[in-house]
Amino acid sequence: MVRELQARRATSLASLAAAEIERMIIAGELQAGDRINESTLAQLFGISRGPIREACRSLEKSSLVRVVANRGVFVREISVAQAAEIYDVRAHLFGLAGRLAAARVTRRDIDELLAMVREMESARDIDAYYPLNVSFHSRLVELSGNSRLADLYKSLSKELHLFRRKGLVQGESMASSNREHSRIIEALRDGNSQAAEREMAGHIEAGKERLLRRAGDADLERARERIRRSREKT
Amino acid sequence: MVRELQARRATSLASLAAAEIERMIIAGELQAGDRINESTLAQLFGISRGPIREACRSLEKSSLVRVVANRGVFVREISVAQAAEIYDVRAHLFGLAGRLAAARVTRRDIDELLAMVREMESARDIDAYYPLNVSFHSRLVELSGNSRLADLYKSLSKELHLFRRKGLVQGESMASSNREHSRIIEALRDGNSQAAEREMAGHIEAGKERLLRRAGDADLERARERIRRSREKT
DNA sequence: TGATCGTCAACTGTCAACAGTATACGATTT
DNA sequence: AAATCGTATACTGTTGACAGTTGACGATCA
Repeated sequence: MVRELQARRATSLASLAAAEIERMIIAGELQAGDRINESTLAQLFGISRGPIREACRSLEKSSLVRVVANRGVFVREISVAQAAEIYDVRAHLFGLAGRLAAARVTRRDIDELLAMVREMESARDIDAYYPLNVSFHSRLVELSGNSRLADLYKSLSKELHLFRRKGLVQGESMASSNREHSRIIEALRDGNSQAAEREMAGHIEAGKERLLRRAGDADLERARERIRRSREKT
Repeated sequence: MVRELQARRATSLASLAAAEIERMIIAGELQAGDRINESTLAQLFGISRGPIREACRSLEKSSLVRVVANRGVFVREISVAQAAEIYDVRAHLFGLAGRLAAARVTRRDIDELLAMVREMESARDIDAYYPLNVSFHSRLVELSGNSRLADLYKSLSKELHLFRRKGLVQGESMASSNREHSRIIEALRDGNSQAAEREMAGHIEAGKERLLRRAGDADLERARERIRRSREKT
């Protein structure tokens, strides 16, 4: 009893399950295209299927999984074209956040952002860099003062995490990214809405370009592979 | 049996329930702040609570309801400030749609849009006008070619429907709205991305301004009412 | 009379069993 | 041997029952 009071669930089983499934997807334990078996997961978590179902439907709304009637839920597969669409929307929203934030930021906010960038600059590998980068972006959109905007931006970003596992998103050159971050902070500090909007939208668009370049390279690589194999046949 | 095959559910009970609950909210049969009783609704629809729960969780993701743990789900109450936030995001997204659409529209698309505007111009009352207007906006965002963008825009618009019932959104002057529509089509026809973005974002921002003016008037009215009453007391 | 505490009813959260459906596999036919 | 059909199976969709929580009401006490 005391145990239960202490270990009291702050949240429902459904939300815990949703969080865990989301983690499994982001971490790659569940791969794109995989089917999620309700009963199996229920057994694994030691709960019944109800909360698992609820969790999956919730993840569907954030586009992490696809639900097919009478067939089950599948970890979403996301094409380069779809990712590009998301990038466009995300870039535009990030731009709006910049425009709004430029008119609102305080000296204290700027100092905080600068500290975050310094920390990022000292990050040696991508694994240390990435979470810092996510926090930095979150902070930026929150500074817009528009919570709906911030939520949407974060949701789109999370969706793109699905792509990280393809190795297409990660490894973006940290140096150029950091330069862009500094320019963003400058624009915000100056209260220059136009510049902030341009810099922030451009920052995400640069990410999109990196993705497309890599995807193109990957296509090229696959094409080369096909040619190589067809030659081996003859 | 034959009956069942004929009346075969194209969709799950949950999605049917979600659609019906959404309709009830938009129609005002469920008012903002109302609690949605799962058992009552289940009985009303003649199904069990499971699908109702699923439906409510789904509506939560589109922000039509708020779920409070162990208390139930409530039809969302939306403040003027929140509505203004949504308008800002929506306006910006509509602008992006315009920019993208300007580079893609065909002659046929333009003709279709023109026909829609003509139909709107001939609409006499707001009840005939409103659904046409919704379709027109949908068509516009779809012409962007970015399905994610279109979905987000529609979702935000639906959220603002919650506000219609307050009488703050409806009754926007149809004439000026139609003038703006025509300017949008012109920009698209000319393939002028900049103008299309500006006109389309501006169109929604005008809607926001109308809302704020009305909300201000309503505030003023309430203030006057308070003064009147306090005078009666003395 | 007012405040506090315990009880209660109504509801949500969870579960396990049942019903229905889509796929896979093997039997049957040509 | 190939194609088709039927059957089996493993899953999802749905249900009704149970457990746990919350807010309200009334009893108790200062």
